[in-house]
Amino acid sequence: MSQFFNFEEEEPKIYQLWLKRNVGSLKSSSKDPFVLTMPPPNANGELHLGHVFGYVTMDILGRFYRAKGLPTLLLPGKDHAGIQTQVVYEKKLKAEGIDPATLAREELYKKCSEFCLDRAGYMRAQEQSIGITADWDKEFFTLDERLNRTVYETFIQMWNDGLIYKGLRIVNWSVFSQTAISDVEVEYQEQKGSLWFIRYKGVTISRKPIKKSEFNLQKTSSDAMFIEGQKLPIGDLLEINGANYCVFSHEISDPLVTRDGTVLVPFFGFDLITATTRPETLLGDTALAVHPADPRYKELVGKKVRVPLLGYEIPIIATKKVDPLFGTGIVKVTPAHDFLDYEIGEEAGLEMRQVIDKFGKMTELAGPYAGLSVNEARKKVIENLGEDLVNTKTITHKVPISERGKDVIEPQLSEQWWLRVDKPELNLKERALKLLRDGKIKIYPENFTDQVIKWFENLKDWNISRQLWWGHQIPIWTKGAEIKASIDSPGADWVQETDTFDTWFSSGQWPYTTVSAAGLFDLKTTSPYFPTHTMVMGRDILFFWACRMILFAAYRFNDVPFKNLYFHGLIRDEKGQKMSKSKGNGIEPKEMLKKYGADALRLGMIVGTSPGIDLKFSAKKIEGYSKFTNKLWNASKLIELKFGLEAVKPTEIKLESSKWILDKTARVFTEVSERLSSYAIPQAADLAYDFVWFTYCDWYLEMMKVMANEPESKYVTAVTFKAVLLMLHPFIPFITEAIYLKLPFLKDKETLAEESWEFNFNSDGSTNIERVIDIITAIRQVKAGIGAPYSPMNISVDNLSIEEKALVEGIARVTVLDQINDPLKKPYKGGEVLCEVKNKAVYKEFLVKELNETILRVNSCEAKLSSDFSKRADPKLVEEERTKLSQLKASIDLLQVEIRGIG
RNA sequence: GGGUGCUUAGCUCAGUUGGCUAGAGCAUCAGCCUUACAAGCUGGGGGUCGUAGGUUCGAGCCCUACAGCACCCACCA
Repeated sequence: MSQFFNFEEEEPKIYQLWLKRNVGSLKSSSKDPFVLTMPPPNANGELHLGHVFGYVTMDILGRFYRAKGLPTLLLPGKDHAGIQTQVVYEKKLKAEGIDPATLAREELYKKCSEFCLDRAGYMRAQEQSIGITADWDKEFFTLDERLNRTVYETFIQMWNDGLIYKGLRIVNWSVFSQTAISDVEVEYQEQKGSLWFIRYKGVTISRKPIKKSEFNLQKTSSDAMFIEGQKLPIGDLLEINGANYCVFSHEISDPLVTRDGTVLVPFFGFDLITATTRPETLLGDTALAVHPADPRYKELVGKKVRVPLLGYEIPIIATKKVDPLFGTGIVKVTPAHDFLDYEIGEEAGLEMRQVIDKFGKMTELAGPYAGLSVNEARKKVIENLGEDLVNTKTITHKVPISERGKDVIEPQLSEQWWLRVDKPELNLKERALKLLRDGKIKIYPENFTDQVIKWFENLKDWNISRQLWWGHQIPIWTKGAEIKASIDSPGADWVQETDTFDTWFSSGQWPYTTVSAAGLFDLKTTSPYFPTHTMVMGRDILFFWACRMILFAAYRFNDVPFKNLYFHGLIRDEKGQKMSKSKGNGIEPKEMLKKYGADALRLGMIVGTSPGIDLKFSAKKIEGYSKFTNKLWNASKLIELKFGLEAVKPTEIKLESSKWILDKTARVFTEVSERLSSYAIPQAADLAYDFVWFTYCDWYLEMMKVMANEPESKYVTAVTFKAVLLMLHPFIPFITEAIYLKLPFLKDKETLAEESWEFNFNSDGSTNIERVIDIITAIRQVKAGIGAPYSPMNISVDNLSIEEKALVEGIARVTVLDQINDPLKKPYKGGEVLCEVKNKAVYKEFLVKELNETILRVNSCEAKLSSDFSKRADPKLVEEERTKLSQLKASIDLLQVEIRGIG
């Protein structure tokens, strides 16, 4: 047999066997099923490590529950990923020399479908290569005909419930993608930019400042200043050290100002000056706004000013939405191109002056600037402002960027379809919140629950329409002024809305569209398959997806879509940075597979992670775990070598080593089960790893070598090793399966994947093996200390049974005699080992060191016992501490005698 | 501005309800190819558990404050 497991050759064969055995297929049973709808990856690329991270977690759960006898369904799928796929696909077409604009919508759609289908197949193969036991017969695509009906049905139901409306509202507009995108798809990028201070002429503030140069000003965190202890009338203008200030009231500066005293805010002059980072939007201004209590501008509310360059008049209005401490405390209001301004505009009934069109060009309303791009207009406006541009400040600010296209977002008025989330009679927000607050979903890690709740509390109406062709065309039909929601065309003259759904409108329904399309849930009566058992996803799509799924299930069933929600972290490189193609720090799963195999990859992704916490990942880590799979492979070789034949179950377990390993294995097996049940997946893997290597291989298999001729030992090795394979199988399915298949005496089923999760052994747990281990370790220390780890040595220890004697002799490579001459005494916990050492002097310094350490421990032990510890702690602990102390003292006596003896 | 997470060995991280000498992998030092495994084995070195307080017989763990890092949400006119 080969020294190494040939994963490259064997893994695909094993996966084919699982497929043949229908391991991943849902089996019927009376037990409650384990259903997990897998997050569909975007069918426009290939699997990356983030996917692997999630899928491995899901497959571990799936294999575990399947082995426990639950009908298990890991339901796979692929996402059409609306805007992202459209961007990718159009880029691909352009690269092939085809202009997407020349193709008809149907044609594009068809070609794009084929493209996705092709990618989906490729990605499916990748999922299989990492061992995912999904039920492939139930794989769906988010644009799948079998799901679409349910998606449309939901929309139509919402329409009938009055939750859908069309409205001209401000949206995040992506010029590059020519579509609106949702809030969550907007990213902010830090950029250097300018803050321009612009004067609006028309009215002038008539008050005169009082000169006060003797004040000593203290700056606060905001733009406010303090004069401590001074009482000055609010609204007074002061000139201090050459700059103008206005005395501010406390009420409106709260909570920005934290100290008592007179607060001053800078006063920027006697004309109205406002600051902006987007000066071109002044062409669309329809008001200036100030805070109603701002003493600087209170008297001006209701008056009018002229917009620079265009010269039309706009009113000065008051709204609490203005922060008086930012900039000059005056906001230019452009309702058509800014979210806050839109709100102010709606509140005050202002005109919406659209000066930027959907191509990012200035409209006719921009007068002489019409036709220019936003950037050109900005430049020209600045040039033309002349002395009305009173100041320019360089600042770093955050610019909204499209998450998919990476282009700058221009807020824009646009006709869109909206889902109302707070209709009083059917309040989706409240429904979802109630389910969450009632704890209907257990979220891992727990503290994410608050984040989800907060998101729902702040939820606003959702723009569900996109101006794309790749997606579900909204099932709204119009004929003149008539409008209807219907899946199929209501008749010849009806025209369908061209917008498509936001991709999350369909993927948000994933759990029930798929489970119902798989024939497990009729969407009306209750089903054990819905709500699903568990959902696993990366924390980055919490708001995108998890919340949307909760919203939809709340709407359709007033229930949750899943009972458990597990978030895994994101994969980062060794330095903690996001992996990306542009940075070149990404790790390709397929490279790792080729180099280390699926098992090492799986284990490396799981151990040392925590729910919701990002994972710094490196190829080195996988390499480390590939050593473990190799270790296991070699353990199987040893067992195979020592056995060959089937072991017979003995009537009674007699050997101490057998009882010991049976007991240990049973405990660990139970603990691994408990950890998996409570989603402590990394901890389960860690425990299994630790046990297998450091207990099973390092100790038990060494004992087994000594006991190999005992029939009982063969049996015990067989059952415990099978338990080892079982508990490792969810994490490293391939190699455990390969071992199972080659060791006939383990087999009860065709494959390990079909075995049941079971291992029991009842015992009182008492054995002397721990003592044997201590003795062997003590001997090894002596041997290492004298620099002769492999030379034979005579030793003597009290009270060794025949078995124990054999174990000590076999493993420590010594001869145990009843009596030896002039021994070196080495203490171990609870006793001493007599070793026949000719040249003890070499060993002396080791003994001295040990003595010193032991003295320190005795001191701390005594200190502990003489404190209140002995009175207040658990008596059992105190007793243990006393035992420890007496053992340590015995060791000290021994060591001192020995050291003196050596001289 | 609001929130969350992290800070433990040179590096990457475990450490489940407070309780044996705080662990692992990688790296490092010494020795060993001992017939399952050198991708290994044996033995060792290396840590004031971010800082400062507090609760407790006892704190890496609980509480308070602070610092640094990372991320999320909102705002940035």
